[in-house]
Amino acid sequence: MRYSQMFIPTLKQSPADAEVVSHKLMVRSGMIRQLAAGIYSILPIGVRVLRKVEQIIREEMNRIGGQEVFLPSIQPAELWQESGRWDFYGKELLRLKDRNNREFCYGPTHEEVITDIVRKEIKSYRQLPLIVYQIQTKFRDEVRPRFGIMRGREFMMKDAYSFHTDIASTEETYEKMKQAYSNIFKRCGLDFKMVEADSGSIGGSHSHEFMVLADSGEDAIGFCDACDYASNVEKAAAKTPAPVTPPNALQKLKQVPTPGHKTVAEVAEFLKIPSRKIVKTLVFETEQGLIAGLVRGDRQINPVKLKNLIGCEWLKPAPESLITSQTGLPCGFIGPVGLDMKVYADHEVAQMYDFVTGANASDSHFTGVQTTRDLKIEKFGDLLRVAAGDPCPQCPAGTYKIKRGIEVGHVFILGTKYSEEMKANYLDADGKEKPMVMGCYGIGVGRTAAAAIEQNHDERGIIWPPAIAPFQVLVIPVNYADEATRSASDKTYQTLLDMGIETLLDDRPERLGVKFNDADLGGVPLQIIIGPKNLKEGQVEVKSRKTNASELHDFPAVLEKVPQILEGL
RNA sequence: CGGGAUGUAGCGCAGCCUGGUAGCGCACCUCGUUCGGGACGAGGGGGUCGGAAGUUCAAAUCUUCUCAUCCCGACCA
Repeated sequence: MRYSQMFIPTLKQSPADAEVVSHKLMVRSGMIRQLAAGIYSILPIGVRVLRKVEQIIREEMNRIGGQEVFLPSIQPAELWQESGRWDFYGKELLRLKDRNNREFCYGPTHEEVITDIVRKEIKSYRQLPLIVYQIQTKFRDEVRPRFGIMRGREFMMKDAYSFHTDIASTEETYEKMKQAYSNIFKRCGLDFKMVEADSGSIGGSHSHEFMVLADSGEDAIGFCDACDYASNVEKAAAKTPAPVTPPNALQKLKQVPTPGHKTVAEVAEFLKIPSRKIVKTLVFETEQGLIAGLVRGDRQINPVKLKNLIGCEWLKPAPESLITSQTGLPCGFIGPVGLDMKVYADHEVAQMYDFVTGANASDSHFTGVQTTRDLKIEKFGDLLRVAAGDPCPQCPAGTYKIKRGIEVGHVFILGTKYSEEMKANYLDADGKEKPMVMGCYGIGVGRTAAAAIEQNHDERGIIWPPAIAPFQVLVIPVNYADEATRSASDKTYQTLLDMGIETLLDDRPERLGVKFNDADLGGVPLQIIIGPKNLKEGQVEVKSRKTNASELHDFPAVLEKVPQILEGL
């Protein structure tokens, strides 16, 4: 393409509302423009990049037997009512009505639609397994869209769905998917980690996320510094604590005054004890009513683990007003001794003795509390939010490191959750009807591009990994009005195009500085700078955007070497 | 949904406190000079100041309501 004919509205200044680099650079380099909160128009350069990512995804999906489909974005409510998600999905689901007042939603994901097709068309075990995928825009009415295209409400996503006769076959595909995902993100030039993940509200037995490491990431991931264990912090397992033998003479339960001292830190200081001798009681609201979770005083509770331990639908920290109105207990002094609600405790609590808890009375705590003697625990489990330095659950010597990551991909084994709800059954070899076993596998296309920028940029702009760059080569004539420069530039442009290399020719009558700055902002990996001075010596300048290293090469001989140079980037 | 902030030209902002009918930088157009890392000079176009109502002789400025956007939190395949 000729730059003068392309629509690339670049900006010198970042828009005031852009927070993260990828957002700023995408706007500045003319890839995207915002239309409404979390809704973006994708301009030509942006489209080129997204298509690159999509194409890589397609190739890897096809390679493992995936077949592309294109599904409706507007979906009837009945389908969602059938799966039970019409009510469960909440306000994030954008609902609409047609002229006949029938209810629809704009699809935030397509499990229902694809399951509907498959249940109608697939009847026999002979037709399974089946892997289909789609790359389309979806819409989730996020409470708080942010970071540009990284967390938009409307977003481009690849979703794959697989259908199987049994779990073994599903797991086989799951493994292939993990491999395909690794290939995809590797090809996109990303530094990523595959981590264990909580399957969240989509349900299912197990799940992995693909995380691009970046400080701007919204998720925390924990990984071992010695072995290959890596997990979203939501899920990251704590090492089971070693059994502790308590002394023979245990303290007696005793109520002590702790006026005005509510937090663990305050109580620890006031009673002159370490915070690890305190048990924290946290009250949560669930659909089953209020429940309490216990962890050691110096620990943080992980609500996701608590939710999974209880097996409830949802769970959130109970507001103080609710606790007081329902139980009459003073916040800050709540403790598990004689507490009138279900109490769940972390494994570590089981190993504690002579500890301190709230006394369920204003301005006082209990000391000398013993788990087995004084507490009635519904269930013990791992409830910890792991922290850097905690021991690895998988290997003997390693410890946790914590980093932030951008979730670009997520794979799930769904099991029969949807197939049972929606009666997606098949007949097995014995003629018996069985529910299909399913998996689903998502990649955020726009987010992948954004993540690539988060990882590949400098103060001047984007540095595209060649595989997803909008163009491979940018030809920059120093002065396009100069006859010799012009013909050499045109020749370069045409020759590279003929070689099948995506090339952009900056034929604008701009000053060189302007072109250089736009070039660095836009991040095309290879720049070929052609000007009268070097041309007189029969040379042109070839410069890498990434390393900023530039070399003079003989012209036109260098053109043949361009593919090779690109390889080496 | 709670807390905070901001809406003035395409972008970034000043003006608002103390009412008098809108300004700066960049971008854009014209001419000239310049031309290997965001040039300079001269001239020019573009805004019913987010919207509505109110106060006032007079509102970008004061009051009320409303809408939008952003940030923090809660939430989130």
